[in-house]
Amino acid sequence: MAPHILIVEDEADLALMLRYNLEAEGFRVSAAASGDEAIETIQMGVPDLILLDWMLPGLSGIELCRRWRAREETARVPIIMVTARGEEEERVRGLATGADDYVVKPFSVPELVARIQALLRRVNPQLVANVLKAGDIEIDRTSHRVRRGGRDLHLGPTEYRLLEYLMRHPGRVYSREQLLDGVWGNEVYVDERTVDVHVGRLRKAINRRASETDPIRTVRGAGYAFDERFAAAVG
Amino acid sequence: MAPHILIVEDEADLALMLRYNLEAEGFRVSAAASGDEAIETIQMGVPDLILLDWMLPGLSGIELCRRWRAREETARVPIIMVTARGEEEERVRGLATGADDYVVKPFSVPELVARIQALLRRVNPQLVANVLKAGDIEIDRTSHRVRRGGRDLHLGPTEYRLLEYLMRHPGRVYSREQLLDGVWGNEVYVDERTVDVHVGRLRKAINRRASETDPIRTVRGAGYAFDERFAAAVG
DNA sequence: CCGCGCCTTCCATTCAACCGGCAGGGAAAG
DNA sequence: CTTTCCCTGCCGGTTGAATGGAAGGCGCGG
Repeated sequence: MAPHILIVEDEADLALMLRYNLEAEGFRVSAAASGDEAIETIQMGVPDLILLDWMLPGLSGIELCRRWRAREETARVPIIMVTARGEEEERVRGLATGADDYVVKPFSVPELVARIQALLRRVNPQLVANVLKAGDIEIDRTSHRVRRGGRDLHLGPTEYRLLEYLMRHPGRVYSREQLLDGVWGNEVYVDERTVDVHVGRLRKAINRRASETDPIRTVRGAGYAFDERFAAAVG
Repeated sequence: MAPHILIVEDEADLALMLRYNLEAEGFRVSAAASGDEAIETIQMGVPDLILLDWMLPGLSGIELCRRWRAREETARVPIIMVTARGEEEERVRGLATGADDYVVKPFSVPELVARIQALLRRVNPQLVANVLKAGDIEIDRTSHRVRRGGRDLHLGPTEYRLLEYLMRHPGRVYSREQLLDGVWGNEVYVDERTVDVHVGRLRKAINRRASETDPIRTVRGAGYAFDERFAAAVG
């Protein structure tokens, strides 16, 4: 399951922008426009991380932070505070109160994402693991190694990236165009059929043994997906 | 079927940029360069959302907005107005006239997309939902899977799109012509009877078991609809 | 009862995905 | 510097599924 992020932000524009970008990064996102709303939202389910605006109407960010830290359920949820430039002193008080990190508006989205990943990794490495796993297939992203049933598989660079890309969102169907954008890069000019060829090669490399099921699903007229039921089927 | 957006914009460059970006986001896009053209376009099919430039040659955005709001068919279509900086007073009048949201040029595409998603969700959550559900029938759009009572159904691409299209607006009756436009695409030229055949195939694929009720309602002389009472009847 | 409109079945055609092979390019090895 | 190997992208052909059309039968509504 994708990590769940709660955004506490009263500026609707900013909140919307954040939601959109974080969802594009694969996070699940909830949003609250005030402290009271945030508390209410958290009662419905504790998120994996909280993005907290410091300047809130009503309950302040500091107060929220303190309350969450005091409760058993939420004490370990990482909090990133969002401050406007010039609230530097707030930052000190914030870190003292228990926030784990901070960003200053305006911030870049990639930077924010990087901080989020880092915090999530610190608290729960599983959430942003460097090892993708599904059934008996395992990708180690740091060493660029792929194994199936213990055996090492030999993949070309493109096949590797393709597999990684597909495994990032098991079940999700990608069109050839999306795959070209995501795996090859948006500036390259390559024929869409080439995707077929590489999927074919990837399959040949992965399903070397007769007993092994093909984890890649072809969706006629739509594209390809890594079968989300593969893990359960092979398990 | 993907939500349909109408762009009313006289600056050709901007219109093209919008079309390109929105299509990349998976929307279907029509464009009109003037108010008259927009009215004409809408007669061919009501979009799910309208992006309306405020400064138009001929009929003004305000006037268009007013007319659409007055007509039954278009009264509920969300409208986002596009204003240039410095037309702030226009914005007030626009919201008063019935626009649902506005963006100020220059705007970021992700921001615009986020607003579009939000509006579509407000009007009809089905439009941007990941899973369409009615009774025991379920379509997962990201994984392109269709299930009934837990079992997977095998649909061809056309039947899939047809079912999705019908389920978007349960109860609404579509003529064969509308279905050809919406499911096949407006540029294709196919016999109307062919729709019958595909509805037949869809039915066969969906109602495989004897106990299963047919959710597709034939309206003699008018077309087809996904029965809005189906969900309640099946439970 | 009549006639129009819908449903079904069948068939030819088209189309999308897969396969094997090939040539260019680049990196690594000699 | 040359040779070799591997990766890559593309092409043509094959196969099986999906599609579009036609025809006949049936049922509904008048």
